Amino acid sequence: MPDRSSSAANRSTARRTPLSVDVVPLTPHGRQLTTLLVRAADPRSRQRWELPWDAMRGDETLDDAAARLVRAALGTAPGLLEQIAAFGDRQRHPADAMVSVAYLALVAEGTAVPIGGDAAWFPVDELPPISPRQRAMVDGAMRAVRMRLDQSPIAFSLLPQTFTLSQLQEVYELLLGRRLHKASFRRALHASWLVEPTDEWRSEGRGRPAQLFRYAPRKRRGGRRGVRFEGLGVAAAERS
Amino acid sequence: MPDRSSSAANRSTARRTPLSVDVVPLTPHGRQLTTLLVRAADPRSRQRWELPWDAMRGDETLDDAAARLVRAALGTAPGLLEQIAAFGDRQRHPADAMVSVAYLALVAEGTAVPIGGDAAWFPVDELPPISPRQRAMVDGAMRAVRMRLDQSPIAFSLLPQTFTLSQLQEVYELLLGRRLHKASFRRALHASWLVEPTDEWRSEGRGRPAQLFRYAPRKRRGGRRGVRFEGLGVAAAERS
DNA sequence: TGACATTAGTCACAATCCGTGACTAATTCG
DNA sequence: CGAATTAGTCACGGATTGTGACTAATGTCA
Repeated sequence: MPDRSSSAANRSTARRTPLSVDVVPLTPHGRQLTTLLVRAADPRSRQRWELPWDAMRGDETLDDAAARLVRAALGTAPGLLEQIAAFGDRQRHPADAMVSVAYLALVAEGTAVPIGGDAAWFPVDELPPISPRQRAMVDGAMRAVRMRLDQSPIAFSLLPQTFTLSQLQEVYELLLGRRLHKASFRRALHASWLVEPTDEWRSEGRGRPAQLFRYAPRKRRGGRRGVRFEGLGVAAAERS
Repeated sequence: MPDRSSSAANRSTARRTPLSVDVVPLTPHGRQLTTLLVRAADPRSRQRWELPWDAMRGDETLDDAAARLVRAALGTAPGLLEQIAAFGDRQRHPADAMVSVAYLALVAEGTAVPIGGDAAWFPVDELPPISPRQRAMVDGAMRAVRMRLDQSPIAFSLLPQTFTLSQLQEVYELLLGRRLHKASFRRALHASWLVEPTDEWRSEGRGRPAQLFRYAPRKRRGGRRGVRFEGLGVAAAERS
């Protein structure tokens, strides 16, 4: 979020920021995906929640600004920081910016603890009222996460260095919004050479201890497959 | 491209545009994908090529500005117009814009004919020198096209209303950069309910005439499949 | 006119992939 | 100890898919 010195001052002098950079931090929290909201820096609306945002400074790049915002809000570097899109419609935004560039920041569960009561994690489907443009950013972030799930090692950015396969499966189920079959999941995972076992085991309360794995992608051989048209077209009614 | 009245004037008065909107128009041209470049509007560098771009005007949205640019450059509406990303590093850009928002415009082959010698289609892998940021936009457009190929009906935007299945397959081969097997391609296509046959046939010179199809996605039923890890990880050396 | 080249379109087989239920293994709790 | 709980594996059958060979319809050219 904008720290007190710069952009908040700009706003209070009624200068409209032409361009803002906004971050959507995401982390799993139990069985829900949550995003970080902070109290508005503007003293006139301190009871409102908003995504961390600020104007660009000096000769910063967009990526620089996004990284700075995450550092300021979380105190730590994210597992993955990626641009989502630029939002340039007329929806309201805390900065009244003409254009806002949104970033997605993925953080492992439990790594980042917001300091004090000025920030809190909210489940993405139970957000308090925020500005329409930032609301669209959260939706866009969710869409981006789902679309890139099989192109980018997103799931591993939401987990600690080492994890159990059940944890990994839970993250996939969280992001996809549906249950997966254990045997299929593991068969596909082993075929992909994405993880390697460590020699540690974790006993998580009751039940058999689980082996810990780490993300370690290896070269995979195998011919390219044909075209998949499955993502196109109109999906029929989902069966429960 | 910026028409003479507005942005060129801005630039000649040495005002740095903070934000530009740039378009990457793509169309197949024979066996190659081509992009449209125009002569620089700036009278001091009229021999340079650039992607169509301009600053935002009045209370235009980003999408408005992109649509206006395409209309000005092609004289027609594109089959698909989609934002790629915002470019905000320090690479040089014709406008010296701090941030440039790039759009992808897909046009059916042969639809749009640039008027006069101020615009021309260039194969994307044989571009003349253009500014580094616009060069990155073209690369980004290609990546975006390939990534969204199975999420968005991109291939159909590059074809006329009706087309033969061989034409469709050629577009897929062009975008994927590899050959596909005819029987597999058609089997998958029929299973996806994306196209429907018309009662027209086209005889394209020699060989058996081909039936014409149109894009007409239908509701598809079928349970969701498991997770695919194939897009992740490091691909082994391609075999020729 | 009739072989041949060329492009469209289909078929069927084998190999692989994948959903699924049932199974074994290792631990905690009472 | 036995029930409950979680981890991990196996194997069957059906679905998917790579592939080569086939038929069909046209133009070309001797």
